[in-house]
Formats: sequence, structure tokens, C-alpha cells
Amino acid sequence: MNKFVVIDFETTGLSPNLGDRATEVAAVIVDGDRITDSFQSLMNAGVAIPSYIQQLTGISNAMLREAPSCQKVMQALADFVGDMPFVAHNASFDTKFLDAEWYRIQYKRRQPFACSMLVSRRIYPHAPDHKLGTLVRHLKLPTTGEYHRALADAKMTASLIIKIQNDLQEKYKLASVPHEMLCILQKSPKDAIANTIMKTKIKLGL
DNA sequence: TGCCAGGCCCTCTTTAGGGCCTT
Repeated sequence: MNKFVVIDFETTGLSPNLGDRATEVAAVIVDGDRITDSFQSLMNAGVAIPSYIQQLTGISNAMLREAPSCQKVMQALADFVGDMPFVAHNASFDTKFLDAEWYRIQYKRRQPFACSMLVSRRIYPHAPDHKLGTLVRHLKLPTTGEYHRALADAKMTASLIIKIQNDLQEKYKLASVPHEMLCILQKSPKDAIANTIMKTKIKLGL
């Protein structure tokens, strides 16, 4: 079974180390080439959202006043994802916010992250750029037309990673593209992608 | 006082600097 969770956070800024907090989280389960379940919630950390981020995401301070606490949402997220490995676009960003929010409820992440941005840079080197929205348009993937909301972005990332898996399966005659291969591929030298894939194919018995 | 992310990647590099990407 090759299941993983695509996760996306909306936040008050770029760095939990500088006091920024999550305002919304979404997670979608990808099983094979389809989304089988999803989780989404706004979350109230009791901090104000800067106006330029309210404009970017459409998430207002008034919306968060009605939202459940971060503690409740993060516990529910932990229950939803279980031990499934993660995928995110620019995963270093979502990793640091997930770890920071889970740390607040004394919960420690055990599963690895794969990054759809790092993999995309290797698989689609000639894309105009590797922003999520650009890749979705470039590859003609389905969208809801909504951007910078957690569930919409998580679904787009899921579509992107399914496209990557399908393209790799077709090009390199792979039976599947497991999460472990994505983790290896995102660290591969750019001029050695084919070699990395063939070595990993043998190692994982694909 | 003033400033403040950070990991990855490229190159006019490696004793460094700057762009990308996320909100």
C-alpha cells in the first residue's frame, strides 16, 4: 500500500521562531492515484493576522474568533494522519509549523516529509518556475480556482504529486512510486536523476 | 540600535552570495 498525507498550513507569517502561528490546516490522504479522505480546519491561536496576510489568504481575525483552539485542531490532525508519511509543497515550511504546533501539545512527529517542490525541480526542470500555482497551470492539473487556502492548496499539491508519480511510472517503467522514492529523489543530484531512479528501483524492488 | 526565516540550489563557488519558495 502506498498511502501518504498531503498537508498545507496557512499562517500569520513565515517563521514560528519569530512568533508566527498557524491559522488553518488541511490534510488529504492520497492512496494510489486518488484522494480518499480529507481534513480541514481554521484554528484560533489567539494572535492577530497581519493585514497583508489577510488579503493574501482571505482568512480574517473575525473568522478565527469563531474557530476551535489550536490544541483541539492539532490533536484532531494527529488522530487523522496516524503514522502516514507526509508530502507538502516546499515542505521545509510546513514541517517547521507542524512541528512547532505539535510541540505545543507535547506531540512529536515520527513520519518523514517529502517535498513536491524539490521533486518538481528535478522532474520538470523546464517549468517557468516551481511555485505550486505555476506548476498546476503548466501541467494542466485540475484546480478549484481558489489559492492560498489550506484545502485548495493541499488538493493541488496532491494532484501534482499524483502527476509526478504517473510520469515517473510511465518513463521509468515502475510498478509504483512509493513515498521513500520521493524522499530519495528530492535529494538526488540534478544531473543524476535517471541513475538515482534506477538504483532506487532495484533497492525497493519496484 | 537595528534587524530579524531557513533550507535548497546555482554559480561570476567552495574562505560566498543571492534567488527560489512557503505565509
